[in-house]
This record gives sequence, structure tokens and C-alpha cells, in this order.
Amino acid sequence: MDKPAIPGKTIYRLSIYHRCLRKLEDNSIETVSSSGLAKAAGVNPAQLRRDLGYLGTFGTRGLGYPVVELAEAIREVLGREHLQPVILVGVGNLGAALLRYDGFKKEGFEPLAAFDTIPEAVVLRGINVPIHHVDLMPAFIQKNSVKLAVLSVPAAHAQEVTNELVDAGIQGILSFSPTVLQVPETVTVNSVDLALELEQVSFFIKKDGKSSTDAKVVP
Amino acid sequence: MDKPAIPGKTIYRLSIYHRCLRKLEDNSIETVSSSGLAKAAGVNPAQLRRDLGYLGTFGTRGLGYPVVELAEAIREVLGREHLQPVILVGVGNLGAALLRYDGFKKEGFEPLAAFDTIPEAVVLRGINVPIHHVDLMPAFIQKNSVKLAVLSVPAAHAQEVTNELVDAGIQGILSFSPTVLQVPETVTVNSVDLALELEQVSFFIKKDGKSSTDAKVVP
DNA sequence: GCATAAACGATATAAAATTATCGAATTGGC
DNA sequence: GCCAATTCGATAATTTTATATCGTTTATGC
Repeated sequence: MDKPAIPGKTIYRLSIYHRCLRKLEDNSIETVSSSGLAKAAGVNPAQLRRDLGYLGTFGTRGLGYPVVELAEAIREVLGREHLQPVILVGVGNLGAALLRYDGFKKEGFEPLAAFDTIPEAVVLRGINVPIHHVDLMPAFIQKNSVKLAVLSVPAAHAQEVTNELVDAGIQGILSFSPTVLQVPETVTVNSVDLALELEQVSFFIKKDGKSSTDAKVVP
Repeated sequence: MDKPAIPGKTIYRLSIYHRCLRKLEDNSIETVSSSGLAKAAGVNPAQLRRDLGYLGTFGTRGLGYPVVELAEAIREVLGREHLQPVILVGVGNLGAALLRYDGFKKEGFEPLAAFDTIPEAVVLRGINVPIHHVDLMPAFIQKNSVKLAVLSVPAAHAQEVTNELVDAGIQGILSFSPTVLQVPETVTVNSVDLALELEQVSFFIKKDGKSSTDAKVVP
């Protein structure tokens, strides 16, 4: 019963490796070395080997890793073979763009439905996902056993909607609201705060510029 | 010359603290304890105190931290007083939504201009940012000394556009392309991969479900 | 004023994550 | 078949990050 216990950060990187591997597959490359894949993924080769070590023993010394086999192994661990159905809540600017975003579809996520307080106001251009009123959300979640939700409502309502989602049985939320959501620890929240991400980049630029308080920073 | 050297992760959390502090300001709360602020920010109180320690000595024992003063100190360190101008490249679904996204504006970022290969195809509904052809981008960057760019072009062109940005003098990129960008180390890249973030949440759900290979995972 | 409770700040501890190193295994050329 | 070059996998060392503990300081009530 003592499996390796994969660190969360490794899970994250496995997703990245998987992306890179698929690109190699497309180019009909059969094997790849740890240094080659590491460079493509932007990580240290030793770290890559360690990460892959959690999956078992795949590499061949002197040669590298078999691309197809490794990609499948990662898919298996990430559970991509049987993907979760997902709903989206809050079809404003960002929400509508996310519904249209083909990156989700490419990775096998396709929203079952979307919800909004004013569903009739949503411009349907290019969206073929049904948009319902949020009042119908809890019933929908339960009926379809949805566990995964994308949250793109205004920050002021984020916590409130989150509570509804959790009560209805949602177990994972990808939130775009610039707020820290309070949830029971059985629920996973991943928060993408766009302005904050931009602020981070902005910060690391000024190092060289004429900054007044140039605090030293380690990456 | 040996200032504290603030860790990158601390910088990130400082942004979060700042958000929470502003909310307290709005509610006219004058002081906050480390445990109170930590809870709001979703971190450990000890960690918060350590993070704030990098800013100097602000707290008063027995009382807590002065909200306004602390918020200002963070703004100072984050360099929010003199924000970078920013451009956006790739006005597709996501790019257009980002142009409209008021979260950026709220944090003081407002794109100077946007660029696309087919600027005339962009629907301007609600956007009052000038949209130019990418061919004009390098000149614009140099003329306006832009250092910061948001990248929302298709993955296939991301690296190519990145090269142009870097050559033109961009020093920080917030990328939404699901690709690892190769840049010189003088350039900061922050990559937000939407599908990958969703995949992460999805992974952590299945723990309890009937997963075939339920690998143990530590957060 | 003094005692008590609250809460910071510093130090110490622990945990986690990254990177370096090195031996062993395998391939491929000759 | 042997040798050289390659590269994995494991271990060790390092660095980073997070948490716990504790003394000290400050405010507040009596």
C-alpha cells in the first residue's frame, strides 16, 4: 500500500511533458532522451527523470524514453482516459471566451452546459453549449453527476456561487475570480487570477529599470 | 548590499495579501492580525508573518498590522505605483475577452494597443483599444518603450511571435498559449495554460472516484 | 499602574523540492 | 564480439520552502 505518492508539482509537470510528447508523436519521433524532453519542457533533466520515475521504469539506458508508451503512461496516471464532464458558471466576457476556447476541447474537456443569472443576454455567436439560468444549476449538477466546474463570475459573487456548487456536489473548481475561495477540504480549487499573473510578470521586469526600491529577488 | 532577497513565491503571495487588504480598506477596518489576514488569503499565519517580514517591521505586537500602511508598503515593493504599459498580441476569442476584461483595469493595467494578423476581422464590441496589424508591432514597441506583453495567439505561432516580441525589446510576457516558450533568460515569461489548469483540478477529483490506477498523491 | 491576554518577530525545526553525481545498462559502430 | 559513447535510475547533497515554537512587546481592563 505504499505507492510512491506523487507530488502535486510533479502532476503538474507531467501534464507539460505530455504536451511535449504529443508534439514528438506528431513528428513521428519514437524515442527521446531526458535532456531532450527536459529542454522542451523547460525543466532540469534530473528533475524530469525523477518525475518520470514515479510512473515506473520506462527508459532504456543509452537510448532514452519511448515516446508513445510514455505518453500513454502519463495519460493513464493523469486519468485522461476517462475525463470528467464539466460545467461553466458565469457567461460574461471571460466565460463566453472560455466556452469558445478550443484549447479545452483539444484536451478533451467540453462543457456540458453553462449557467448565468441572465442567460438570455448571452451572445451565442459560435457557442453551441446550452446556457441555463443559475437557478437550474444544482439540479443539473446532481442529475448529471457533474464534479467539475469552471467559475467565471464577478468576484463579488464568487464565494456565494461556490457555496452553491459545493452544496450541489461539485468537487473541483477552476476559478477565474480574483478572490480566495473558502471551501471544505474535500473540494479542490485551482485559482487563475489573470491580473495577478500579469502583475507578477510586471514585477520581474522592473529589476533593471529605474525602480525606487529595488529589492533583491530570487526566482 | 545584502537586502533580504525576497523569494518569488513571496512576491506572489504579497499580491494576494494586497487584494485582501484592499477589501479590508473598503470595509474601513484599520488593523488586522496575522491569523486574520492569513485566513483570508488561505495561508498559514506563520508564513504570512515571514512574508511580511521581508517588507520591514510593520506589525504591532498585541494588535496586528495597520491595513492602510501595509497595503501601501506592498504596493511599493510590487512597484504598483508606476505600472508598466502593456500590449496584447492575438485578438481571437481569448484575446478579445482579455481586452474587455475589467480585472486588468482594476489592477491598473490597460493595454495601449492590440495586434493581430487580421485586425479588420476583430469585432470591436466594447473594445476601445486600437487594434493594429502585427507588422506594426515591433515599431510600436520600440516607439512606446513597451516592456510587457500579453500573448494570446494560437500555439502554433506562439514561439514565432515571442521571438519578434523579444527582438523588439519586450522583457516580460504573460502567455496563454499551451506551449513552453523559449526565451533568453533576461526575459520573464509567465505561462497560463487554461486546459492544463483544468486538467489539474480534474486529476485531484478522481482520488475518491473509481479510478483504475489510484496513485497516492501529496498536495 | 499592574496583570492578563493578544499577537508579532525571530529562531528553530521540519518538510519538500531541486539539482548534482555516479554507477550500471544499453546501443551502435567497427 | 568488443569498445566507446550515451543515458537512465538511484542516491546523495543542496537548496528552498513551510511550519511550529517561544520570548518579547503592546494594548486593554480593572
